[in-house]
Amino acid sequence: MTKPNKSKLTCPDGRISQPSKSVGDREVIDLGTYIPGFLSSINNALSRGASQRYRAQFGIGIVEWRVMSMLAIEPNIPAVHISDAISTDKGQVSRALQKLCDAKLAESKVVSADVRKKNWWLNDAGYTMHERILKIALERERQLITGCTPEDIEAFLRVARLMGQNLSKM
Amino acid sequence: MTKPNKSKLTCPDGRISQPSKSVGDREVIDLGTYIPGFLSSINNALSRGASQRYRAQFGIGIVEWRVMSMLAIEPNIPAVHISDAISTDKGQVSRALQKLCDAKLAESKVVSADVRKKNWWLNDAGYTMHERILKIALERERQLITGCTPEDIEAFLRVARLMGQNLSKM
DNA sequence: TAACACAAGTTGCTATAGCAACTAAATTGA
DNA sequence: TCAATTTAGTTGCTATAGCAACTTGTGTTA
Repeated sequence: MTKPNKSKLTCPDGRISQPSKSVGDREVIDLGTYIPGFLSSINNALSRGASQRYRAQFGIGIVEWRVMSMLAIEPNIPAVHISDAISTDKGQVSRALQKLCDAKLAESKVVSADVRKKNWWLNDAGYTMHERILKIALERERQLITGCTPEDIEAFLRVARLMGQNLSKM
Repeated sequence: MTKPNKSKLTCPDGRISQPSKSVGDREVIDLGTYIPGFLSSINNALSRGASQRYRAQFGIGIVEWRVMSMLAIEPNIPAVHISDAISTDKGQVSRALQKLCDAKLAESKVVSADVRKKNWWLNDAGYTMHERILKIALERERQLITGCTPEDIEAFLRVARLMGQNLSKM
């Protein structure tokens, strides 16, 4: 550590595992405790595996899956709500909805005099695929957390929720 | 929940917060407890913010920063070690090293009769930039976990490490 | 009513992530 | 010895992520 007089339990920011260490007299990242590094490698490995599997088995990518999962959570919603709910760019949502529509998995209808405003939902084929991918997605999540205690998972979720709030202020 | 007879404390996989819920008689993702969704949105927001900031302030992207941080952790290493250590594709590392070299931040030298084998390190300009970005990176990490208890952070790290191991088996 | 701001959605462009094919050099082994 | 395999690194291509400009329609207001 660069900062002096820092005991494991009384470091100024309250953390126990510090995200940096020393190499010679230089402060450097400690890859074993630096959270952004973990988040990146875990998320990338997870997304990559899911995307490959869904694409090979169902012909849609992970973006389309996320949009599809939101259409199942809240049927008959406009694109902008999907974008907000799954934290995805509205451009990506627009392209994904078009693909789902082309693949005859989702449908939409103009819901007001304003022809831009359309609500979207899954048709029967869409729900069938949703059910199949959901099984895989939940099984993958179960494998991901295998070996963790329920208490640690709860703590993980608390931290994740707080991170989401903190990020919206950064 | 679709599966019946599942109490909050005795669900078969040991989890307390379940990653799915019901809409009508269909099982759907519960965005409030589904971990891959959290990982994706948190990591994307974090990486995006870091990348924009480093690019605007220092002229390098997040890939070059990750490579640079590894060169500070372990100076005088070949590209393949960087790729392994930071879980990044060797192609990306190759391109990032070329950029750092072009920007006069890193240097390399052939270390054996095999001219392919080169070791890389940061020069003075590289270390100066590393020090400046590291300050920002650590401050961003501190902001990210503001409000979390040290115990929850430790639990988060335990879960993250286990996830890394589990992913290597998926 | 004309000018302006706003909102939904589309499209183009760049950055990040990563697979696969490739070059070139070293190693293995029949 | 020389073909096959392995290793380090480069390059091309696609998928994901997201910003920004744009279109189109709505609402607001000077």
